[in-house]
Amino acid sequence: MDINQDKKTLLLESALELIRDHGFHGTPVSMVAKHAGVAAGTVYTYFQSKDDMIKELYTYVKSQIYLEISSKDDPRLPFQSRFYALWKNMTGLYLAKPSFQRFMEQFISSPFNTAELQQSVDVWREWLELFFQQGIEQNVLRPLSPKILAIMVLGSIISQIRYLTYFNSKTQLMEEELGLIPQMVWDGIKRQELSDSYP
Amino acid sequence: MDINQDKKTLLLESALELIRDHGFHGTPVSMVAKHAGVAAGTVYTYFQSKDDMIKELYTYVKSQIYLEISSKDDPRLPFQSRFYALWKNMTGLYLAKPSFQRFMEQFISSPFNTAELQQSVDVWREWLELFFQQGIEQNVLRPLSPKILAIMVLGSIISQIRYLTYFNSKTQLMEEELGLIPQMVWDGIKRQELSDSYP
Amino acid sequence: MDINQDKKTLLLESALELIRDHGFHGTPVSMVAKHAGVAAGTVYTYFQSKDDMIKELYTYVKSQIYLEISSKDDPRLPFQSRFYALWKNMTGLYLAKPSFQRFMEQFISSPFNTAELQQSVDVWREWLELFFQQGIEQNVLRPLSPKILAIMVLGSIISQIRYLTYFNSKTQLMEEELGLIPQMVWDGIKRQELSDSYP
Amino acid sequence: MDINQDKKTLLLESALELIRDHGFHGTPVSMVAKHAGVAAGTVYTYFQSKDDMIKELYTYVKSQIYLEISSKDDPRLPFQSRFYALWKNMTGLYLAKPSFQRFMEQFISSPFNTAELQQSVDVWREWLELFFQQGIEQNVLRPLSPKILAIMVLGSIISQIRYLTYFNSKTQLMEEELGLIPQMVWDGIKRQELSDSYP
DNA sequence: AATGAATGAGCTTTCATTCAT
DNA sequence: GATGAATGAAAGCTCATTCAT
Repeated sequence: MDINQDKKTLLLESALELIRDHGFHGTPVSMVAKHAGVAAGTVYTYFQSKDDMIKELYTYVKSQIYLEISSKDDPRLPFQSRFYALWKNMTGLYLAKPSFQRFMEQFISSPFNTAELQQSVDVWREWLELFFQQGIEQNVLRPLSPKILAIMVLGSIISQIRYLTYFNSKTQLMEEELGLIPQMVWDGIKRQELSDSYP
Repeated sequence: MDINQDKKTLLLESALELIRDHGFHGTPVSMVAKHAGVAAGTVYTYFQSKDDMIKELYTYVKSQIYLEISSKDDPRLPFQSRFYALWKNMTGLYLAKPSFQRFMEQFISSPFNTAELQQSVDVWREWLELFFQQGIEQNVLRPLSPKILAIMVLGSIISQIRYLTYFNSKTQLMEEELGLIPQMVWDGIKRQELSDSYP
Repeated sequence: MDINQDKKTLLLESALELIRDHGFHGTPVSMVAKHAGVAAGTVYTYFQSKDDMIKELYTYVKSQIYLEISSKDDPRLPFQSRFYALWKNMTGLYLAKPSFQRFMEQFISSPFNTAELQQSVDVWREWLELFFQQGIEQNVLRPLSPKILAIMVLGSIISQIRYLTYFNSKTQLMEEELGLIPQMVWDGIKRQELSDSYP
Repeated sequence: MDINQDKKTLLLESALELIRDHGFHGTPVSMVAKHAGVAAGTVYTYFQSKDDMIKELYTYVKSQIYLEISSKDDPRLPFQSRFYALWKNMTGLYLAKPSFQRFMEQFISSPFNTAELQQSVDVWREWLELFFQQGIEQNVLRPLSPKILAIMVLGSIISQIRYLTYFNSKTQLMEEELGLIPQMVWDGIKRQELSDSYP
């Protein structure tokens, strides 16, 4: 059972690495098997189909993100500190594991990602909404739906990562500017008088 | 020439619709041809290969977005009004043309999207950076790189659209909340004293 | 009629050049048309089909060879001189027009070349057999079937050409040896006591 | 390993038979597979591509010829006997395996046959050149390049086979004449006073 | 006669999946 | 459980040929 879990994880990690470089459709099952050092047929001992493997990959990556981020959060700290820590940990994780980011982006924009899936229960999303819920309850964040706050913040983190990925080489000078992004986002979501709204 | 352009556009639009529903790899060339009412071989009169068609699709969609958005911008208005108009027009365009959004998301997260492509010249990106440049020059926006501002704002718009796409049915109650998102983003990017930074 | 003939010849020559480099199946009709400066459809004004064009090419090349070689033969000379002249003119022609040789070789070894075709009437072959017939009648050649003599001699010429084509660069030293080949062939076919036959 | 070799050989033999009748381009991979009793995809387990299969076919046929002919040569016999045996064995092999001859002719006159390939190492060609080298060293053959002798002799054998293939039906009377061809060739290559050369 | 866009049959090739060993 | 050769549906693409202009 333990060994089996190890082999399954090995396959998932192999798939992740290959998908990072070649995309879903540039990554045949046989390539995943070879990279993991097993025979092609063996993949079907652990997954019902390639599609099934990709769906499990989604679950796997999300749970890895959840474990990594939630374990580093200290609820006893002031919320603003927790927010900056979340930002730092998320960007750190994605930069350390580009395969996570590449996979998630591809998955989300693929036909695998259905409305049902998005609305299904999900520990990571629940944790994240609870996180923002706490910010609201502590009167630190604007009293909006935590779901919306979560999406806005995660979206901004992805944008920053994407930027670093594509322009990294050219833009070391701007690194300090990039450090301002979480502050901008924080300024957007923190409790405050809303600016002159636009009718 | 005119007819040819029409047929090429017809093929592009057909591809866009089908890719929205089935993804790049769920959309064979034959399906695009059938949907456009031509023979499979005809596609190759207008595109060198399927990959070439997808790259042209990217150019096509970007130029459509550019035309739509830039034509609706009035530089004589105060910048904040222009910002809200941009937001409204972008979300309106993406909601009216879901195929545009689905395609762009898939393209960006696919292996088609290379670093070189991201760094190449692009009217739409240039227009967008000039837009934010003007906000900075008018002392309305924070003095950051317009590139970064553009990415943050576009990323947030995409996040909002994604949210609407997946949760729309359940969440009519939140619509007013969604209307607050551009205000949050505006609060994040407008010139102001930065909040207590986090060391 | 004259202009038409010119265009047909132009197409034939274009086809020949392209087939030399790319082979029958590497030479689409559209490529021939483009090379000749006409539209693809125009080819079908002059030929019923691509296969038909290839068959006409065979006739065309053979008649060109026939015209070239027969016009340079002087029946008043001693036969041995005529033989060496034939050899020289054939090798000269093939080296000057590699497209002729490449085409003929390909045609002969292709499914186009049927037994019927080989046995059909053919001015070039008839001229050639008459040539060797005269050698026999003049008691200079062995009294064999002129058909067989023709095939032996032509086959040897082809062999020599092939050798020059593939080993030319390396083998300038051997050129004088190559000059001995027609003498060897002459020694083989000239009237003489046959060597000790092998039972 | 043994089974795999068997199946590969089965595919090669199937391809050979079909190419004999239909030519390279009249023989789809699917036809080869069907003839061998396997699925189309299976061909790609043994060959990287159709082109690759054709190149392997060339190697295969040449090695078969080499094995057949070299095994039947007895170097202890007088050279003239060995020469006539070579002739007889070659014509016998080609007549017994017309697919060998058809394939080799097509291959040689196709774009597959490059100058590099012709100049590459090749056991069969080396054996053949050594064969003629021995004739020279035994003072039986003219002191020419063995390469040239090999080409001349092989070319003549091919010519004879071609003749038999196309005129066989009509020409039983000539069979005795055909038997004279190797004697003519022998007379051409054997050591002797060259005939009156032609300036 | 000439054009060249359109056609679609037919090809090569890939790859998810199966199953005898 | 593991293997990997075999499968065959399905894809991308080519190109001989047609036909409205």
